[in-house]
Amino acid sequence: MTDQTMTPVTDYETAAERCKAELRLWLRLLSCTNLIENAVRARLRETFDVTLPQFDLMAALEREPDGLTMGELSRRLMVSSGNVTGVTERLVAEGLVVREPSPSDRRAFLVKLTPAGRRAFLAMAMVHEGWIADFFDDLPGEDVEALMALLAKVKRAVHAKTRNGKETA
Amino acid sequence: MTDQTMTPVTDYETAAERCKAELRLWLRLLSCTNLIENAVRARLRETFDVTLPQFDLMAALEREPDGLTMGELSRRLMVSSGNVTGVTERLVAEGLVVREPSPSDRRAFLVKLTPAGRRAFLAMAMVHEGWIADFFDDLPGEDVEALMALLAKVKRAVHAKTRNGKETA
DNA sequence: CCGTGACGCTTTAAGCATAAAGGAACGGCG
DNA sequence: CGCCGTTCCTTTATGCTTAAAGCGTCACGG
Repeated sequence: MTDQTMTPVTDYETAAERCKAELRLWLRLLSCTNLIENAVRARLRETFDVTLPQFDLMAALEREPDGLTMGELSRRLMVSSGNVTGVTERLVAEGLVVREPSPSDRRAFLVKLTPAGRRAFLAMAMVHEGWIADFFDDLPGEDVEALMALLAKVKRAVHAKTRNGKETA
Repeated sequence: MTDQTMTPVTDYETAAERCKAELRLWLRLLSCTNLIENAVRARLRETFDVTLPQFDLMAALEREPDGLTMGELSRRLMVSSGNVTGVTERLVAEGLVVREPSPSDRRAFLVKLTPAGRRAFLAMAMVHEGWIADFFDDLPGEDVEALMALLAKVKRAVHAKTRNGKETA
């Protein structure tokens, strides 16, 4: 980075400091997320007797009236495909989603919200949105924007790193 | 809050917009965290054959040579106490931690790293720190600082909200 | 046609996570 | 001392999560 020398590490102290700062940033990011996630999980259970993964799956479906395949759900929710199988199973048992064979691919299934599922989700989503808004309400609007922008950078950087980590494509 | 009028909501449109913006912020925060967390989890497994919760528990112990009680671990890791029982059990089986009765409270246990556990953790922590640093390396130092400050605000706000949500203390 | 490899999904085993119930010990109060 | 509420921890039942193995299907190249 410095154009004076090619020495790989010229300033141990600041490099080490930056390393620690990045670690602290990660821990803080994690603790913020866990704090909110745990609160949301508890409230969803208390208020609607639904789990967070089930809510997330329904949220993914709500924007896709044509349904989503198990694999697509797995990618969007960032969980394994074996996981989607189980969560979907329970939602089918509750009558909130249906799983019908894909017309174009006999391997795949299309998962869709049932009318009851959609109705239930919309009611939950409205309250859920209020919870989230409440959490961030003390934050000035400019901070919200700043966080959005910074997190977009983080997301892009991490995406690049994890892609490179596995395959150089 | 406004001293002019007591009207609860005066500007529906901007309020709704802000609500949506806050929801998007939460989803982005969640996806950033999941992205990093999943990558770290996979690398810990591949490289050291250890799970993330086990790593986290050891990390909490490393800074406390005198050991921590199960309850204190539960609070610091933000997981249920029943959970700590299981994770600790597995670490004891691996010989990485010990669980000895507390001298001052016969109900409590003190969990400590064994020398082997401490050695193993320090080796992992060094590599782990490198991973995290790598994820954030493309981010300018000022962005790291900005994120730290903003997330501190978020953490404090959410803490206040969740405390108030359960008990007005 | 028929392989062959990739993809979509499920199943399994193991571990993580919670809530709720219960046992054991603590601390106070009468 | 005996009681009572609290705290610390474990246990149970249920559900989430992953990695890995396996089955069926697809698409392509012989």
